[in-house]
Amino acid sequence: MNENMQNQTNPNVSVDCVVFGFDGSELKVLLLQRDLRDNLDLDDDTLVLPGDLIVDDEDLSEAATRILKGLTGLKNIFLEQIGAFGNPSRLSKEKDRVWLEAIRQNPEARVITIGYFALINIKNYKIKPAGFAKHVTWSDYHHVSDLGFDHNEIVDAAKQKLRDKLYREPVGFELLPRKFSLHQLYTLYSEIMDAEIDRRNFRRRMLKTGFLKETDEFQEGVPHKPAKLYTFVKKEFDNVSKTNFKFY
Amino acid sequence: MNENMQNQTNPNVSVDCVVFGFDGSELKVLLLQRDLRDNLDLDDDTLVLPGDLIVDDEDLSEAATRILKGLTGLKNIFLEQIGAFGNPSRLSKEKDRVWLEAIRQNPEARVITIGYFALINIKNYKIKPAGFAKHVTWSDYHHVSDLGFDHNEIVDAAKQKLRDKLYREPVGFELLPRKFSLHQLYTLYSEIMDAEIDRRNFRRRMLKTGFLKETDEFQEGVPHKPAKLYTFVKKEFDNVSKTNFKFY
DNA sequence: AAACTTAGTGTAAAATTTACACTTTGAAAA
DNA sequence: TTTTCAAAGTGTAAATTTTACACTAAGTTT
Repeated sequence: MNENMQNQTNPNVSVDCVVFGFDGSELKVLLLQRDLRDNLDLDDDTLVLPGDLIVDDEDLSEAATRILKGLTGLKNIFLEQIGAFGNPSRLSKEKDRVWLEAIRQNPEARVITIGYFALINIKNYKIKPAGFAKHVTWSDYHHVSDLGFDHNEIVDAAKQKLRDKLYREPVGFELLPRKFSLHQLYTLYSEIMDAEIDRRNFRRRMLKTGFLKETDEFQEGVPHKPAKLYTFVKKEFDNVSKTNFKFY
Repeated sequence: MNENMQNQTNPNVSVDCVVFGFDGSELKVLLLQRDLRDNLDLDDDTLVLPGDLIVDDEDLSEAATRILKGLTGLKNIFLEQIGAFGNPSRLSKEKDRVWLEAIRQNPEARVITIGYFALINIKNYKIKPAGFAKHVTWSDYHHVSDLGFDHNEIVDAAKQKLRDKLYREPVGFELLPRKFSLHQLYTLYSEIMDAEIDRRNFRRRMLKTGFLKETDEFQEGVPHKPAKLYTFVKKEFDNVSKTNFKFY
């Protein structure tokens, strides 16, 4: 250690993950209720994003992976950075301060957090709350409640990022089951974009991309005409102008 | 202070700025040569991005503004976050370690840096090296040399961000003088996009956006037919579908 | 006077985007 | 068993956007 180090002023750096999940018809955001094993008397029902401090010598994306797995059991999922959030007033809520003190972080030192977002198909994964996660809940994409810290800001940035990404890359498939109907894809896109999309034009456009491959199966157990199922076929965009390509 | 604080493991957090400048015909990146007033014997000609540690209780964007001003004198300029960079092996170069030790940071603690990018018209600003900036130089956009730390990675991310941004927003004007010719705009876009753009189509497209207003002036002192000068007129996109709008 | 550099201009073909409505299928409800 | 309901599936024409493309004009330099 260098005796001149000035670490006493170094900030706490954490990672927070916005996990978007799709259950086949609705888009959700994964939230957890923080729990303090040593402080059972601390009554705090604030919902927050899964997140924690980073530890030495791990890459930021590794930290995100580790923390998400530690709190929810999720692993091997699509993760991408949103950006850094460092509003010094992010601890404006009393409960947030209390919580940080309770878990023995220095509540005086600022916290800078790196936001990540993840995409999963809810039915493919089993959530197992662990660590300080008391409960884990899927919250409606369009109506995320008041979260602790500055997590609402992070969720908003994640939504924007997701929309931007969806617009340029076939990333929506991360959220779908391996076999999915065009209706599910349509619902997903509509929800993410929060816009009305012409159903026929959407269908044509998607089929034209070449990312969809017909299966010979049909959706089962639905109260209406069964829909043809498709799978996503990864292929390169090589032949397409990258700057002009619009995936949706 | 909380006695349980675990700050000894907290990382150093810095901000690094990628300043893109345009001089009317060429696009550049601002680099500086680090200088150690107390260590004149330390011979280090490595070029780096302007950047420094953040201090308590400043917003990340404030930190970027402060640091950029402190090293280059630049102020009141367009700044936007790129993201966080936290590769633990970013101190793989010996000179980088030496330098960090010399300025009394703990070289054992990792450094996480938040990248920002800025856009300026070179001729509108006077650069005044200060702080540990020995020299400040404008380097060619297409040929940025080997930089210290992980700064090449940050520059690459900044370029990508700039391209993405240019594609969606009329941000190119930050780089131009108040009055500029369509040729300058064209040159700028070509350089940023690193692509050949059809000159006539470009001209039409730009004029159609409504962001350009004719002046009655013409470019002076040029060895050819003088070009009409335009100014940038900010206006809302209200009437335009935001998701579909392509600025370029 | 010739050569050079950039300014400025229009059109036609191709591709993409948009708007739009009815029939089919199967399950659920009456 | 009939009706109702929800979603599946399907095509075209008009409008818009994108693309490809070449010559003349103006002013400076050689």
